[in-house]
Amino acid sequence: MGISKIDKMHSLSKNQQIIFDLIDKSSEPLKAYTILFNVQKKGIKAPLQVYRALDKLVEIGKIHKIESRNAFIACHNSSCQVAKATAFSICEICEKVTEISSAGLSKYLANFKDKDGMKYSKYNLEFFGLCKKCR
Amino acid sequence: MGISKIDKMHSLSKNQQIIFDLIDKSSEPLKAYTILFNVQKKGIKAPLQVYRALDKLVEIGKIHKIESRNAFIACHNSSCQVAKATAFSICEICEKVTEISSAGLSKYLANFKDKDGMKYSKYNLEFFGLCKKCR
DNA sequence: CTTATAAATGTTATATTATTACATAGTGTT
DNA sequence: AACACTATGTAATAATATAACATTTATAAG
Repeated sequence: MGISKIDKMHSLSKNQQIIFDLIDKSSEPLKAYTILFNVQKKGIKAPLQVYRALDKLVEIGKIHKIESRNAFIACHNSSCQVAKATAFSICEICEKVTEISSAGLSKYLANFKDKDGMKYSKYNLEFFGLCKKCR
Repeated sequence: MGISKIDKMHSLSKNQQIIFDLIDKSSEPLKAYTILFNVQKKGIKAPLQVYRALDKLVEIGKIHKIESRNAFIACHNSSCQVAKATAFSICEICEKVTEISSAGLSKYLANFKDKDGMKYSKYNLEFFGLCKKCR
């Protein structure tokens, strides 16, 4: 059988895998230097090693950056493997972040045209409010 | 006559006014330290003075932060005086940023409910693509 | 298999963005 | 005047991110 092309494209290097695993098993968004602390025992010693892996993981859609928090979460939405259409809800008290997957929302935004009739290739949407627990 | 309550609420202090004026007359989003350089001749010497003014200006909706760029632009949308519903288009080549004011979009997002039926009090949306000139 | 190329890594230094802590001054209200 | 609130000034430092350069590993083509 072997590795199909599509799997290969998304196969991760050593550092990428270490950092992805950490983010993926985290219940909250992780910041770059938090990640750095947690992977130092695995031999990743410098910020740049972390940022490079993060950049790549974002590029291939395995993780997303929460821009308002400078933090990263794993993608849990099979439809955004290419990081070009992202939406999140953020609790302003406990800082819980959830990726929103709404077919209606993504369709609406992907097709949105501005006044000049211009469409966009990418978007990021962050909603803020209070999560269930904090209400 | 005098100053009405609503005007007063939005009246700016000295530093806030200096910094708002700079951002307002800029054709592009300004970063905090760019602002700092440009207001040093007016006596604002420290980063914190800039950040405090920026915080306040964002809070009262006179400016918005472009989260993906860590930069600030003046609000040109009379409907978002309280910074709680913002949408921008960002050119990935020339970095031109435009505030989007679309009644349809803001209505859609303000009324958006997630899977749990939860509504949000605030959102920020950033679209990416190529502007007219760069296409 | 070897050569060429691209992708990833390692390392040091530094740039950029933002906040903490503490002291002082102004503004509006009662 | 006394009070509360907002804004300012200043120094130090924390947190986030990139530049520059050397080396190694993976991939694909000949």
